[in-house]
Amino acid sequence: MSVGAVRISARARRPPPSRAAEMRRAPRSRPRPGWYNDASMTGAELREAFLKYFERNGHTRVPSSPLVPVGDQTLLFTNAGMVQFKGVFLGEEKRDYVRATTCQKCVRAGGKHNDLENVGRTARHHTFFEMLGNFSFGDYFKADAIKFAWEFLTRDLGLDRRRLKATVFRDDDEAFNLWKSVAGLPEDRILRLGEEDNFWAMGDTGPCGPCSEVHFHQGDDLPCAEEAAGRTCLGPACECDRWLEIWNLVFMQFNRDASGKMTPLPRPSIDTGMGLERMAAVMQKKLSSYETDLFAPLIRRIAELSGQRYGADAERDVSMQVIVDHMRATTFLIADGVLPSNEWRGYVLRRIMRRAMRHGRKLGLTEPFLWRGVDWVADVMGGAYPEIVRERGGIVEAVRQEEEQFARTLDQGMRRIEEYAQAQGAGRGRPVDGRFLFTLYDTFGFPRDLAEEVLVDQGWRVTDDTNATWEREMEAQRERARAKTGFGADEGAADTVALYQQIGGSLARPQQFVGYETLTAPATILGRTGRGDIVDTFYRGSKLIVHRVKVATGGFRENEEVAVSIDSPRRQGLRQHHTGTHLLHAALRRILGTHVTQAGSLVAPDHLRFDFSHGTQVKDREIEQVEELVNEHVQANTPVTNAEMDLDAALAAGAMALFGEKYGDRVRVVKIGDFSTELCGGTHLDTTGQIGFFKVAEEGAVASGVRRIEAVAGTAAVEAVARRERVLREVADILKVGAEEAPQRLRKLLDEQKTLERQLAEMETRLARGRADDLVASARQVNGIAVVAGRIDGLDPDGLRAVADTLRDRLGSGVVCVGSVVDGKVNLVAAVTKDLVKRFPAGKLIQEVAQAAGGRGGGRPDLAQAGAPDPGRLDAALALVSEWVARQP
RNA sequence: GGGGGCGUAGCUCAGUUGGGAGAGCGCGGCGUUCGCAACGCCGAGGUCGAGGGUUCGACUCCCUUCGCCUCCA
Repeated sequence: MSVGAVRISARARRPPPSRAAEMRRAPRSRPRPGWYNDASMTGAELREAFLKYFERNGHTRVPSSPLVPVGDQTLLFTNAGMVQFKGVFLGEEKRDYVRATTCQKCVRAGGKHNDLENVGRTARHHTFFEMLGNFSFGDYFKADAIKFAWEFLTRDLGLDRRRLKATVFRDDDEAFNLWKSVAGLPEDRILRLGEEDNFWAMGDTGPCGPCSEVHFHQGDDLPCAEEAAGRTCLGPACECDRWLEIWNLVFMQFNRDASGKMTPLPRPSIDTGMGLERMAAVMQKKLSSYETDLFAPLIRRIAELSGQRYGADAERDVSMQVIVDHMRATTFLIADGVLPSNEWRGYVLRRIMRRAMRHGRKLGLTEPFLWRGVDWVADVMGGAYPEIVRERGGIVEAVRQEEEQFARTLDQGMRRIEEYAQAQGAGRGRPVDGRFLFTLYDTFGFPRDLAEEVLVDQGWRVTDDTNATWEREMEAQRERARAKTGFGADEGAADTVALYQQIGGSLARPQQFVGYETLTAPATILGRTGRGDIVDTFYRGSKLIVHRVKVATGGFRENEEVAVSIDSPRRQGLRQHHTGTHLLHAALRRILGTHVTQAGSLVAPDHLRFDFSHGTQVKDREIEQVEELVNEHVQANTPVTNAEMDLDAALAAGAMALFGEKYGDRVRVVKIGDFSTELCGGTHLDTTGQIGFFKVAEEGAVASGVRRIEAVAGTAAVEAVARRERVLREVADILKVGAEEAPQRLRKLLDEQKTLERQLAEMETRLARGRADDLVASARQVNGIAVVAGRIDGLDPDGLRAVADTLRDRLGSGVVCVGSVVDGKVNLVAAVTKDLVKRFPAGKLIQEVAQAAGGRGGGRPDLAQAGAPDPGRLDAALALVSEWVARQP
């Protein structure tokens, strides 16, 4: 089940527009009188008006959840207001309110509906946007949802009701009639649409239901593709800009099972969404959200920076729009802990950033510029989202790094293009090889459009063949990735979760959590998971707490009371490493910076593993500082306290919300003095002193931008250090010095070894010269060719080569072959002077000689070497040299 | 998670049928010059990322591993 298919906007699910439609520029605004009665409203005012309205109507204002839904691996980013309530809608999670209203930060990019290429080209597609929503969890239903929507639009915002139309699902007479009675809309202003547009589902199975949209009339003077094609405009159902969808009300009414059968939900719910940017445009009489106060200040500054004028050129306008949209997404994503990388969320962010940089170049911005946008965005949005102001410095740094990296990538790519053009010869009108373009993109990350631009400038052509090859390669790449991912999901884990849900679902009433300290569990339900050998595991994916037990004696049945005891040594280890994890997390943020956020965590009885976002390798010195800081807090023996409180209060107190949305309204806050405050449901020590000792064991990379630290606490830490001590002592023993002097001693030994090796090589050369003298004297003339064949035992191949070299020089013209026996093996080297290499190639000679000694060899015509296993046959083999020379023509 | 690529001197990088580890810049010395820029000559500087395997012989081929770049999901 995936929330990735969540649809608030019907438009978003339609196939992407054609190439021609993409190129269509956003319509420019001119004064549009008579849209509504009241004066304009800023984005911030609109946001507040919406939340206030629903608060007045009994809704609880819930803060936006982070853009990264940590509890949900199936979803790339939070892409709708309902994401943080998914568990509530599914009945897995309870909150102490039944009506909620939010302004949710959302990102839509990558994933199923990939409209990234559209962003910036249309008036209202954004990668980052804010979604206003009101929610009912089994409380009010269609009638009130419609009443609220209508009242807010026409009374609070003062929209002219004659400009509004509603759409409902084909069969939804109930909604149709409500729009008539509650809103007083005449029948001809209520459209019935099909499943494609007005039916919503979370996935193939699960909650689903019809929805209803409100559309706003922007004016029939706007262009319409249908009308241009001689047909009539479809109104709200049309793709054109005349009617703008401003609100989508989802009526969660049914539960669909695997067979497709829909049964009514006992307590139907409401989920609505209104795009803030879109609505702000309406309120400010603009046709494009880029002209609202949410974007205009950004546009103005990018125009200023690039020396361009917004509105002067359609393509440049697109570039500016792309840049400011992506600046917002970049700023918010990094603030929520996403860093540009080569996988998952980080990769989507990287693509967004690089697309912005690419468009920057089109505006003539060749120096890094994107980082400046962080401050611009903070100026506009910082009031509503303090995190982007708080993290400002770190965000700027991350953006700069990525910009510099991309500059390097572009430089390298440019060199490759130069080489390609050089190798292919200047290409007047020649087609570009699609494979080259693809390799450039796939392996070296060079954008295709930029590559084409450069090549076309040099006279190349991009043909259908180029495109076809590109598509073929790209499809093959996709296929490879898909094929392997099929089984990638952790099916075992999914089964376990399903089992737990089944158990949880059969609970008649919520069980009381009595704390970690009790020895008899109040369990009335026990499930068998196949392996019952793991004790005491806390399942944190929902409110459900699971005790896994090992059956010591007898057996058990449902509804039976059992005595359960805690495995205390294991429990103690878990506590030490869990509290240690909190200290480590806090220390890392203190030493490395607040950009450090948890990306994964494992607490085991004997060690802990902590993954976190951080751009570069953690230096040894930094590790030491982190260890020191953690151990300082261990020695301080600070009490570890926990308290249940409201989420708001916890966040206000500065608690780190890692999976806040899973904890609902009441959360458990674990506090270690003033040092660490985290939302956490796990088991902890009473005081930090019980950790005893904390030691980092390992630091490494998980992915670019994500580091991993493995550490140990308590007894495990002492053992780890002892093991390391043993190694050090052994090294010191071998070196026959104290441990302190070991490194110095070792360095000295290695230095000495180096000089000795050098001296040895020198000696060998000198020795070789001496032997060479003797051997020169033994030279024989074979058919007028000077031939030297000799033996110098104890020389390695390098020494032999030196001898052969010297001999060749001495002879001036001739053939040399020398051999030696060392370590019971034979080495042979043959050398031939340049004037004779044609007739007497050294490679040929050495092959024959080596063969005679039972070995093999080869080399170049002027120098060759060989080895052989049989020293007894060396002399006979050397005798072959003269013979071989005599045999050559 | 999968595919492609990279790792060689302080820096930027060459290095194919497997057979003497190189260039440019930088650094040191000497020379030309009143001096500087420039030029000439000489020189130092390398666990070829690490570990294992194949081979007479591995920077080169194979496997493992670490780090980085990149595309796809």
